[in-house]
Amino acid sequence: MKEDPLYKNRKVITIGVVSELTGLSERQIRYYEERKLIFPERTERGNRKYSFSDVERLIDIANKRDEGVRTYEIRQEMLKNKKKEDDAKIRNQMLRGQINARFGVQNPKGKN
Amino acid sequence: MKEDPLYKNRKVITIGVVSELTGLSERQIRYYEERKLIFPERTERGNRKYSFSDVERLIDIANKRDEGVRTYEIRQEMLKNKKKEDDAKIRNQMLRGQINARFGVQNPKGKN
DNA sequence: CGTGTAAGGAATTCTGACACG
DNA sequence: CGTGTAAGGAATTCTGACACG
Repeated sequence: MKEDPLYKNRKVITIGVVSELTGLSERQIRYYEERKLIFPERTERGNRKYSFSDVERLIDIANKRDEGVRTYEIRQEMLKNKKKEDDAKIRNQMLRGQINARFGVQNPKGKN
Repeated sequence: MKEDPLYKNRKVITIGVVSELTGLSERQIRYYEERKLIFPERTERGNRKYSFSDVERLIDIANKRDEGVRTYEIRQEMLKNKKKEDDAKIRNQMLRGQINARFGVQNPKGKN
Protein backbone atom coordinates (compact mmCIF):
# COMPACT_ATOMS: atom_id res chain seq x y z
CA MET A 1 0.00 0.00 0.00
CA LYS A 2 1.43 3.37 -1.02
CA GLU A 3 0.60 6.29 1.15
CA ASP A 4 -0.20 9.90 1.28
CA PRO A 5 1.17 11.43 -1.90
CA LEU A 6 -1.57 9.75 -3.85
CA TYR A 7 -3.03 13.13 -4.46
CA LYS A 8 -4.93 11.62 -7.32
CA ASN A 9 -7.10 9.55 -5.05
CA ARG A 10 -7.67 11.89 -2.17
CA LYS A 11 -11.27 13.01 -1.91
CA VAL A 12 -11.04 16.73 -1.38
CA ILE A 13 -12.88 18.47 -4.23
CA THR A 14 -16.37 19.84 -3.71
CA ILE A 15 -19.11 19.34 -6.25
CA GLY A 16 -19.01 22.91 -7.52
CA VAL A 17 -15.36 22.63 -8.51
CA VAL A 18 -15.96 19.18 -10.00
CA SER A 19 -18.71 20.72 -12.07
CA GLU A 20 -16.30 23.38 -13.36
CA LEU A 21 -13.63 20.77 -14.04
CA THR A 22 -15.87 18.37 -15.92
CA GLY A 23 -18.44 20.65 -17.50
CA LEU A 24 -21.18 18.46 -16.03
CA SER A 25 -24.06 19.88 -14.05
CA GLU A 26 -24.28 19.12 -10.37
CA ARG A 27 -27.51 17.32 -11.13
CA GLN A 28 -25.69 14.99 -13.50
CA ILE A 29 -22.86 14.36 -11.07
CA ARG A 30 -25.30 13.46 -8.31
CA TYR A 31 -27.28 11.26 -10.65
CA TYR A 32 -24.20 9.26 -11.66
CA GLU A 33 -23.64 8.63 -8.00
CA GLU A 34 -27.22 7.42 -7.66
CA ARG A 35 -26.50 5.05 -10.54
CA LYS A 36 -23.41 3.83 -8.69
CA LEU A 37 -20.90 5.07 -11.22
CA ILE A 38 -19.04 7.25 -8.77
CA PHE A 39 -18.47 7.18 -5.03
CA PRO A 40 -17.66 10.47 -3.36
CA GLU A 41 -16.91 10.73 0.31
CA ARG A 42 -18.75 13.15 2.57
CA THR A 43 -17.76 15.88 4.94
CA GLU A 44 -19.12 15.69 8.46
CA ARG A 45 -22.12 17.69 7.49
CA GLY A 46 -22.72 15.71 4.33
CA ASN A 47 -21.12 17.62 1.49
CA ARG A 48 -19.70 15.46 -1.27
CA LYS A 49 -15.94 15.31 -1.79
CA TYR A 50 -14.35 13.94 -4.96
CA SER A 51 -10.83 12.96 -6.03
CA PHE A 52 -9.01 13.73 -9.27
CA SER A 53 -9.64 10.11 -10.18
CA ASP A 54 -13.32 10.74 -9.77
CA VAL A 55 -13.05 13.77 -12.01
CA GLU A 56 -11.38 11.69 -14.68
CA ARG A 57 -13.94 8.96 -14.36
CA LEU A 58 -16.68 11.54 -14.73
CA ILE A 59 -15.08 12.79 -17.92
CA ASP A 60 -15.03 9.21 -19.18
CA ILE A 61 -18.66 8.83 -18.26
CA ALA A 62 -19.55 12.06 -20.02
CA ASN A 63 -17.86 10.81 -23.18
CA LYS A 64 -19.65 7.49 -23.03
CA ARG A 65 -22.96 9.27 -22.49
CA ASP A 66 -22.27 11.45 -25.52
CA GLU A 67 -21.89 8.26 -27.51
CA GLY A 68 -25.29 7.19 -26.26
CA VAL A 69 -24.11 4.60 -23.75
CA ARG A 70 -26.61 4.13 -20.91
CA THR A 71 -25.57 4.50 -17.29
CA TYR A 72 -26.50 0.89 -16.69
CA GLU A 73 -24.16 -0.25 -19.43
CA ILE A 74 -21.37 1.94 -18.15
CA ARG A 75 -21.83 0.33 -14.76
CA GLN A 76 -21.72 -3.18 -16.22
CA GLU A 77 -18.48 -2.35 -17.95
CA MET A 78 -17.03 -0.99 -14.73
CA LEU A 79 -17.96 -4.12 -12.84
CA LYS A 80 -16.45 -6.30 -15.52
CA ASN A 81 -13.17 -4.43 -15.28
CA LYS A 82 -13.23 -4.57 -11.53
CA LYS A 83 -13.74 -8.32 -11.61
CA LYS A 84 -10.72 -8.71 -13.86
CA GLU A 85 -8.59 -6.73 -11.47
CA ASP A 86 -9.80 -8.67 -8.48
CA ASP A 87 -9.10 -11.97 -10.19
CA ALA A 88 -5.63 -10.82 -11.05
CA LYS A 89 -5.09 -9.84 -7.45
CA ILE A 90 -6.18 -13.24 -6.22
CA ARG A 91 -3.93 -15.07 -8.67
CA ASN A 92 -1.14 -12.92 -7.37
CA GLN A 93 -1.82 -13.83 -3.78
CA MET A 94 -1.99 -17.54 -4.61
CA LEU A 95 1.34 -17.25 -6.34
CA ARG A 96 2.85 -15.67 -3.27
CA GLY A 97 1.39 -18.46 -1.20
CA GLN A 98 3.04 -21.06 -3.40
CA ILE A 99 6.37 -19.34 -3.20
CA ASN A 100 6.26 -19.01 0.55
CA ALA A 101 5.23 -22.63 0.97
CA ARG A 102 8.16 -23.89 -1.05
CA PHE A 103 10.94 -21.51 -0.30
CA GLY A 104 10.14 -19.17 2.44
CA VAL A 105 9.03 -18.10 5.76
CA GLN A 106 8.88 -20.78 8.42
CA ASN A 107 7.04 -18.45 10.69
CA PRO A 108 4.80 -16.18 8.69
CA LYS A 109 3.14 -14.39 11.60
CA GLY A 110 6.25 -14.12 13.72
CA LYS A 111 4.67 -16.15 16.53
CA ASN A 112 6.42 -18.77 18.68
CA MET B 1 6.29 22.69 -18.97
CA LYS B 2 4.60 19.55 -17.78
CA GLU B 3 0.89 19.39 -18.04
CA ASP B 4 -2.28 18.31 -16.47
CA PRO B 5 -1.41 15.41 -14.15
CA LEU B 6 0.23 17.83 -11.78
CA TYR B 7 -2.56 17.13 -9.40
CA LYS B 8 -0.33 18.43 -6.69
CA ASN B 9 -0.43 21.95 -8.01
CA ARG B 10 -4.02 22.25 -9.17
CA LYS B 11 -6.01 24.70 -7.08
CA VAL B 12 -9.23 22.89 -6.36
CA ILE B 13 -9.60 22.54 -2.60
CA THR B 14 -11.90 24.86 -0.68
CA ILE B 15 -10.88 26.45 2.58
CA GLY B 16 -13.07 24.21 4.70
CA VAL B 17 -11.34 21.07 3.45
CA VAL B 18 -7.93 22.71 3.77
CA SER B 19 -8.80 23.48 7.36
CA GLU B 20 -9.63 19.81 7.97
CA LEU B 21 -6.46 18.70 6.21
CA THR B 22 -4.11 21.03 8.06
CA GLY B 23 -5.81 21.45 11.39
CA LEU B 24 -5.55 25.22 10.99
CA SER B 25 -8.51 27.52 11.49
CA GLU B 26 -9.91 29.32 8.46
CA ARG B 27 -8.90 32.53 10.15
CA GLN B 28 -5.30 31.40 10.26
CA ILE B 29 -5.33 30.26 6.66
CA ARG B 30 -6.69 33.60 5.49
CA TYR B 31 -4.21 35.46 7.64
CA TYR B 32 -1.25 33.62 6.13
CA GLU B 33 -2.53 34.72 2.76
CA GLU B 34 -2.69 38.30 4.00
CA ARG B 35 0.94 37.90 5.05
CA LYS B 36 1.75 36.64 1.56
CA LEU B 37 2.78 33.16 2.61
CA ILE B 38 0.22 31.43 0.45
CA PHE B 39 -1.57 32.29 -2.79
CA PRO B 40 -4.89 30.58 -3.41
CA GLU B 41 -6.85 31.10 -6.59
CA ARG B 42 -10.47 32.16 -6.55
CA THR B 43 -13.67 30.84 -8.00
CA GLU B 44 -15.74 33.20 -10.09
CA ARG B 45 -17.63 34.32 -7.06
CA GLY B 46 -14.52 34.70 -4.95
CA ASN B 47 -14.14 31.51 -2.94
CA ARG B 48 -10.55 30.50 -2.28
CA LYS B 49 -9.16 27.37 -3.92
CA TYR B 50 -5.96 25.68 -2.76
CA SER B 51 -3.67 22.96 -4.12
CA PHE B 52 -2.09 20.03 -2.32
CA SER B 53 1.16 22.00 -2.49
CA ASP B 54 -0.56 24.79 -0.64
CA VAL B 55 -1.75 22.34 1.97
CA GLU B 56 1.79 21.11 2.46
CA ARG B 57 3.15 24.60 2.66
CA LEU B 58 0.54 25.42 5.27
CA ILE B 59 1.64 22.45 7.33
CA ASP B 60 5.21 23.72 7.09
CA ILE B 61 4.07 27.14 8.17
CA ALA B 62 2.16 25.68 11.10
CA ASN B 63 5.31 23.86 12.24
CA LYS B 64 7.41 26.97 11.95
CA ARG B 65 4.82 28.93 13.90
CA ASP B 66 4.84 26.30 16.61
CA GLU B 67 8.57 26.88 16.90
CA GLY B 68 7.87 30.54 17.36
CA VAL B 69 8.93 31.72 13.91
CA ARG B 70 7.16 34.93 12.86
CA THR B 71 5.21 35.13 9.62
CA TYR B 72 7.56 37.85 8.46
CA GLU B 73 10.54 35.59 8.94
CA ILE B 74 8.84 32.72 7.20
CA ARG B 75 8.23 35.02 4.28
CA GLN B 76 11.85 36.16 4.17
CA GLU B 77 12.97 32.57 4.07
CA MET B 78 10.55 31.83 1.26
CA LEU B 79 11.82 34.76 -0.75
CA LYS B 80 15.41 33.71 -0.22
CA ASN B 81 14.65 30.23 -1.50
CA LYS B 82 12.75 31.61 -4.43
CA LYS B 83 15.67 33.84 -5.37
CA LYS B 84 18.00 30.87 -5.35
CA GLU B 85 15.71 28.99 -7.68
CA ASP B 86 15.36 31.93 -10.00
CA ASP B 87 19.11 32.42 -10.13
CA ALA B 88 19.61 28.77 -10.94
CA LYS B 89 17.03 29.08 -13.69
CA ILE B 90 18.82 32.05 -15.21
CA ARG B 91 22.21 30.33 -15.12
CA ASN B 92 20.56 27.47 -16.89
CA GLN B 93 19.18 29.70 -19.61
CA MET B 94 22.54 31.40 -20.10
CA LEU B 95 24.19 28.04 -20.45
CA ARG B 96 21.70 27.05 -23.12
CA GLY B 97 22.41 30.31 -24.87
CA GLN B 98 26.12 29.56 -24.91
CA ILE B 99 25.56 26.11 -26.24
CA ASN B 100 23.28 27.27 -28.99
CA ALA B 101 25.64 30.07 -29.96
CA ARG B 102 28.54 27.68 -30.39
CA PHE B 103 27.01 24.51 -31.63
CA GLY B 104 23.42 24.86 -32.51
CA VAL B 105 20.42 26.20 -34.13
CA GLN B 106 20.95 28.44 -37.14
CA ASN B 107 17.31 29.36 -37.14
CA PRO B 108 15.95 29.40 -33.63
CA LYS B 109 12.46 30.57 -34.45
CA GLY B 110 12.04 28.52 -37.59
CA LYS B 111 11.59 31.63 -39.73
CA ASN B 112 12.95 32.20 -43.20
C1' DC C 1 -33.93 7.01 -18.41
C1' DG C 2 -31.46 11.23 -17.87
C1' DT C 3 -31.68 15.81 -16.76
C1' DG C 4 -33.73 20.45 -15.67
C1' DT C 5 -35.81 23.22 -12.25
C1' DA C 6 -38.10 25.55 -8.17
C1' DA C 7 -38.29 24.88 -2.99
C1' DG C 8 -36.69 25.35 1.58
C1' DG C 9 -33.31 24.89 4.75
C1' DA C 10 -28.73 24.31 6.62
C1' DA C 11 -23.86 24.93 6.22
C1' DT C 12 -20.02 27.59 3.78
C1' DT C 13 -17.45 31.38 2.71
C1' DC C 14 -16.48 36.22 2.43
C1' DT C 15 -15.13 40.85 4.24
C1' DG C 16 -14.26 44.31 7.69
C1' DA C 17 -14.03 45.11 12.43
C1' DC C 18 -13.36 44.81 17.42
C1' DA C 19 -10.74 42.39 21.01
C1' DC C 20 -6.58 40.93 23.42
C1' DG C 21 -1.99 41.13 24.09
C1' DC D 1 1.58 40.26 15.82
C1' DG D 2 -1.44 36.39 15.47
C1' DT D 3 -5.80 34.73 16.24
C1' DG D 4 -10.67 34.48 18.07
C1' DT D 5 -15.25 35.97 17.41
C1' DA D 6 -19.90 38.09 16.23
C1' DA D 7 -22.14 40.32 12.07
C1' DG D 8 -24.52 40.36 7.83
C1' DG D 9 -24.91 38.91 3.41
C1' DA D 10 -24.22 36.14 -0.68
C1' DA D 11 -23.23 31.79 -2.75
C1' DT D 12 -23.08 26.55 -1.97
C1' DT D 13 -24.88 22.28 -1.19
C1' DC D 14 -28.38 19.05 0.14
C1' DT D 15 -32.71 16.34 -0.42
C1' DG D 16 -37.09 15.11 -2.38
C1' DA D 17 -40.21 16.12 -5.93
C1' DC D 18 -42.45 17.39 -10.26
C1' DA D 19 -41.69 17.66 -15.25
C1' DC D 20 -40.70 15.82 -19.81
C1' DG D 21 -40.03 12.25 -22.70
